[in-house]
Amino acid sequence: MRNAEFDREEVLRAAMKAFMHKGYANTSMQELKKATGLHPGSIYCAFENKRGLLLAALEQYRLDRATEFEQFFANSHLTLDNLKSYLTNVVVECISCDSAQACLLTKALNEIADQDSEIQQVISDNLSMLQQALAEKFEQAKTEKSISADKDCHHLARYFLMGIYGLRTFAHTHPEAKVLEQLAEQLYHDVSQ
Amino acid sequence: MRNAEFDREEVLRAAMKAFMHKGYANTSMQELKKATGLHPGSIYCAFENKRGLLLAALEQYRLDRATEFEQFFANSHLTLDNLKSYLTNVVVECISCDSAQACLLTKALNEIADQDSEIQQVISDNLSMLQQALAEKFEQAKTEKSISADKDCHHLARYFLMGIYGLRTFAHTHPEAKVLEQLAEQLYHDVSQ
DNA sequence: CTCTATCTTGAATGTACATTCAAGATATCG
DNA sequence: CGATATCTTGAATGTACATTCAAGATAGAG
Repeated sequence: MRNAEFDREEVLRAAMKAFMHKGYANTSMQELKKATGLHPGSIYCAFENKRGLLLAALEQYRLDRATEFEQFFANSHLTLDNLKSYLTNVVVECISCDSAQACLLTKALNEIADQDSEIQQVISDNLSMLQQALAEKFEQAKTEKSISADKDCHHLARYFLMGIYGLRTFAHTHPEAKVLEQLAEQLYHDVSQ
Repeated sequence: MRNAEFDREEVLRAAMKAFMHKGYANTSMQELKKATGLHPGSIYCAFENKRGLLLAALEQYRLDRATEFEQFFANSHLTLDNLKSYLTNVVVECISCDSAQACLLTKALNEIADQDSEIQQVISDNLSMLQQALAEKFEQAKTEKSISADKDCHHLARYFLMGIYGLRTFAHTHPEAKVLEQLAEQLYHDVSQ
């Protein structure tokens, strides 16, 4: 007879941001309360507990990233050029040093990986979907003759993703635009032949 | 008039292992007590506090890794071949899925990066040293004519390191030998021309 | 062998945390 | 407009934690 007053997506994006900034264990419920504007009771009512909030945030992250990803290809450019734009965007995010632009998946993967197999699985599935989406784009680039026919698109996708993981980690120690752009340039080169 | 009874290096290696397994925040003093065999009082006496123990463990990690690194080149093989062996060893570590073989630096970097600038600096310095060491090996490979003279060895070192970061993250979601070996193979190829 | 400086021990401390819950508020329905 | 189901609030709870400290143990000096 009464609907929740908060916007679930907004709350989850706020939680995401908090988790990306300080990690899971280091983000207290008090901080989540401040970030989301929800009182503890409401969080527990809506998401069961802190872990449930993380799981919900991970799912929202997946949805948001999938939408963002597709937008890079919603034009008439060559798919390979769009892949390059996607990579450039990763570099821009890295340069910004804004923790809100970090990758929740790799952050959570590093922190919780070996301790919670359900979360591990959710993250792995998430990343597999991105890898699959990338493979499809490489496949399309192949049909557009941008890359040679004898390439293994799944391998290219894996290598590309590996490079993105590496870039993000590298950026933590050297957030210098020039260096990151050069690395991304080589990655793009190695993936497009 | 009395010396400490414990072996500092052993204690630090035990602490390393614990931190690599569960991260910094999630490793309680009780677990550190069990891992190191030291009672809280001794830990506080020797390292000031938990954070001091992490800093000491990071330094020991650097020393151990530097020694290990040089051993890969303490032979008469071509330097480029030794670089390949080093990379192969990273893959073996990834495949083992043993958290004790993970990289304390990237783990800590991901967890504490934006929250403790001193630790951030220590880790960045650590990784810069590895990058510098790699650059020197590429330089040597150049003098051995294994790679072409027009290559930028510092760039190669950065790219190689980026790939290693990426491999380690990738392995968290796909610890399959074949895939990781293929990725390493391509990385080696891209770095050696 | 004695003395003392230093190390070891582990229970005690206070703090910060995730979680609970009962009282209060309010939207919706009849 | 009244009834009620649902949501919101935030203080209270118990737990787990990092850290402290005083008592006990012991190595080495004289």
